[in-house]
Amino acid sequence: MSAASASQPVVTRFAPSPTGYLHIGGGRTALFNWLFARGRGGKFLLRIEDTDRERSTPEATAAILKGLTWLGLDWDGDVVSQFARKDRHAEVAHEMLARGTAYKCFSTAAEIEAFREAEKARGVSYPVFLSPWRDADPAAHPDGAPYVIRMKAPRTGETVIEDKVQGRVVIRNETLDDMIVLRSDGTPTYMLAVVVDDHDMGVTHVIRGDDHLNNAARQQMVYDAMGWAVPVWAHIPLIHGPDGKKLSKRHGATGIEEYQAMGYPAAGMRNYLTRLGWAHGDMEIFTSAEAMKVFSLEGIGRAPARLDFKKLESTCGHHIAMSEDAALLHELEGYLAAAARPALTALQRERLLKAMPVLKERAKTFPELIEKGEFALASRPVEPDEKAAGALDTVSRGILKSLTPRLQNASWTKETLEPILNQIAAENGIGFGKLAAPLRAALAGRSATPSVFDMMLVIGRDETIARLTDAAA
RNA sequence: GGCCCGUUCGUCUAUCGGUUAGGACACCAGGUUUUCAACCUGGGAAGAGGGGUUCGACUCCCCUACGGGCUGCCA
Repeated sequence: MSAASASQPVVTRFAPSPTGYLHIGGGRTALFNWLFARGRGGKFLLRIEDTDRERSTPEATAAILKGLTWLGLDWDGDVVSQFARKDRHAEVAHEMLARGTAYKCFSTAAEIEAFREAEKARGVSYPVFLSPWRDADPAAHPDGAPYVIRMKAPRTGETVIEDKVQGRVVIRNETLDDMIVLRSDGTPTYMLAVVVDDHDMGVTHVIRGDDHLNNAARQQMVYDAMGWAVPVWAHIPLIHGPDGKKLSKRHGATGIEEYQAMGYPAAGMRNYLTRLGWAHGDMEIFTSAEAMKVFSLEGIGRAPARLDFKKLESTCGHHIAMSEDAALLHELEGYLAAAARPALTALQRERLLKAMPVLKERAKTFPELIEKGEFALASRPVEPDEKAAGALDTVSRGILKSLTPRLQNASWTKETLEPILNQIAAENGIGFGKLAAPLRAALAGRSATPSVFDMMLVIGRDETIARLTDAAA
């Protein structure tokens, strides 16, 4: 029965409509499809549902591809345009006509609207339009009049969706009307196009938002009408905003690319999104490769999940710490571009890379990493921010001044530097913390920085002495 | 309105009839400390409500409440 017999390779797809950027919910749907297929040696396909010519734009398609690429979700083969396949859709509609599982309906939109109004006036709240043409003799068809092709859906009985996430869902057929599969202008509707495309593309598992759960019943009728194998259904819950309401603009970021611009690393984003609505025991922090090994449709929850930026940040912090220095620097540069911030100079890149081991342990996002890494980015004279300036009082400046000669000939390692600084602190009758504050201010112009030794090691002796001298002046 | 889906700590979730209902994020207290981050220890925190079924329900069934989705010649 099912298209996905055990031995058959898995084929999943992500099928967004190009009417805007890649939504965070769509990103997660794509991620689940990707994880499922990749974890099983299957294929992950991408199809753009652009049959709505009014609302589809090439810019949106580009934005979606860009979003997926940033998230690190690679697809197999070429991107399929649903619109480009319209002839095949029409062909199937006519085949349904030939098989007697569909019929030409000459009712006009105005007539249908009038019917609905009349029914509502009568108190019928859910008017199911029954076309008078369903069983009409073709001889009675008006000549040359425009018509749509409607599916001849079963009037009685029920359609059962065996959903991997939602379980067994039963829909009474009498609540479903004869949906239109081909519009009067000859273009296919979504309901027909998805089924034909999924079938032709060999999709074995349809993993999508649960806003499609009801649609699945109608689509299954098309599979049945064509005698095609029904794919495995998995309707995943939508993502909600922190307030539990449907995610919308007022919740802030809804587009994937905004997350890149906010400085979240893609690996952390993937981890967080994977755990949003899916779980495998106590597994919290993991790579995508690890997730693929254990990802299953059974692990997906049935309730909508809320976005929690605190947890997103925490997860991202782990991934930044786990990343390799060079890769992290590369991704950070991508963030800089996405956030329209100035690119790094060669010197900044060099120093940042050197500082990365200590920086990545204390940052959850790229902006935070940059803030902590200001000492590596800054050039002389270092401009202290308000807090740092406060640490550079007259007394402190004097101490910094007395420090520079002692640094002149010291070997540049933490082992030698540490006793020197401790000694200076002792000589001035202050704790090391009191000395570290002005040092941080002089070296980084900030009050929150990596260890003073780490900073000195990264920028080197000459730059250290120069910055101390600047600050002491 | 009708149909469909959902409901475990504030949040993400584990549990697949028998647990002191576990973990993570967040929060609070303490510790470590060179600021920040991290880290360590401890703490508070949950089965929407009501009926059943059962020796025993978070788990199975029904009702209610609340939330969401669908109800287009949109996808």
